[in-house]
Amino acid sequence: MQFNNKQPIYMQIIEYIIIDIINGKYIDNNKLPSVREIALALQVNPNTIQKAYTELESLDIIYTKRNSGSFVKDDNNLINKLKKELLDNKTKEYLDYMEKLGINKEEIINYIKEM
Amino acid sequence: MQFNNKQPIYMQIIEYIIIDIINGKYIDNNKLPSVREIALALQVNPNTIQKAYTELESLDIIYTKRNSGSFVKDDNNLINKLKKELLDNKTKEYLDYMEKLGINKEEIINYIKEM
Amino acid sequence: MQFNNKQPIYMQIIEYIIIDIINGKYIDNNKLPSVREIALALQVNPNTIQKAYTELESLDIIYTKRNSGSFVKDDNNLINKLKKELLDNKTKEYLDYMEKLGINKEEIINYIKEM
Amino acid sequence: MQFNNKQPIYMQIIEYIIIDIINGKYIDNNKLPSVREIALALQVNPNTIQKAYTELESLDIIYTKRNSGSFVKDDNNLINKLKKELLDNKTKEYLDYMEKLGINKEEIINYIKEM
DNA sequence: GTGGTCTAGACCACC
DNA sequence: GTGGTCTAGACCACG
Repeated sequence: MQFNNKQPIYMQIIEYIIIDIINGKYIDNNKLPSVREIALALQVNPNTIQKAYTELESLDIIYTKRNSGSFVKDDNNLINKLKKELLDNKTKEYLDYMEKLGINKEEIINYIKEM
Repeated sequence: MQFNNKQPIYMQIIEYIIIDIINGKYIDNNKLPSVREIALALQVNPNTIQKAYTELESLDIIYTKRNSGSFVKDDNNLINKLKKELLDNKTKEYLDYMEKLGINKEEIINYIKEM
Repeated sequence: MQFNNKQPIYMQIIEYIIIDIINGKYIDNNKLPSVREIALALQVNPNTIQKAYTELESLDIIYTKRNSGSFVKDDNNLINKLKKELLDNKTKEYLDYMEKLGINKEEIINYIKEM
Repeated sequence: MQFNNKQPIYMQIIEYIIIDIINGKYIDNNKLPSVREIALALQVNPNTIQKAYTELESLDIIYTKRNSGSFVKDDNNLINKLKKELLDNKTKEYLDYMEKLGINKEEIINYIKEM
């Protein structure tokens, strides 16, 4: 995985994990890789992963069972909720920006179609 | 103006000025406010504004005349160029993200239409 | 039973058992459930229950007869002692905290009455 | 300041700061000591303070101005809100525990009066 | 082996 | 000088 410098690594990892969750990567038993495992895989310090996990826990997306690992919340709608939330936020953000540029919805749609 | 903590203030100011340029705010004589003026208005350290101006200069968007202030470049296509560039970048970024979420172009367009 | 993450599970189990003792749950023949039994009931690793029992033993609250199980100590005053101890500790802790908040005894009493 | 081993240091620092806020210690300009300053004063690693500050920020009690320090939220009722919240929580927790011990409100009030 | 905490020390952008 | 991030490495309780 490549990290950019514009965002802290732990933030990029958070996004990365959320997208994995949405794409059903941990759907088996909901278990996420251990802190150390993922740290090794991504070649970052375990503390950085820890921070990402802690953040994901406070976002109510995963939970941690003491000494047995971290798990995706067992909420059937979680994936849909996350997806909807991201879709909403990112689209809103995008449209707001376009509005500031004085570009209206029709123009945007045409532009997207052409891409 | 509200600044968020996730991006350096000077970057946020650059965006803010570019948008003002696109929206024709400085179209009269192309003159931008002085560093002090804008620093006072935005309640920001003058150094921060200075940095934004310097950056804008190196982006070839404004230029500075000694003892008389800073001006938007007198380039007829500048506004269009800037607009196109932002439109391109933001749209690409947005579509890339949607793709990662597994949302295709059709769905996006429908979603935008409905908003 | 729900466990929180802020305290070791075995500590939570100790409290849980002590409260059961105080409430006379094991008053018949003083016999506690077997380690396996309780482990199954609480969905916890037997080692964890074992640790709780060991701790309770060293607190002189229960004792273990080889090959026949664990029993609450046959001390008439035990329940009262335990109750008194918990009452004292918890109350002291509570009042100390309130003092730090600048809330005096009168205010506390009024507040409790109103609840 | 003395730390106990039953709770992480950063948690104890959080409590400590909240109590200081309630007691009006930072009432002048709302400014908290810098991370390094407090780390030196309490003889702990700056990262530990950082963690406490980050947590307090996500609890919406303080906010951070980039490169100029951390401040108590400028909310007139904050102190009262915090005080009320702690009073409520701690009292509820205390009474719940007493109930589990089979001690009723009257008994508690008498006990508190006598202390 | 697991997560949680802490230290020490470093570097950075920012103001 | 400020907060923010990251690394490296360590120790711990827990299960």
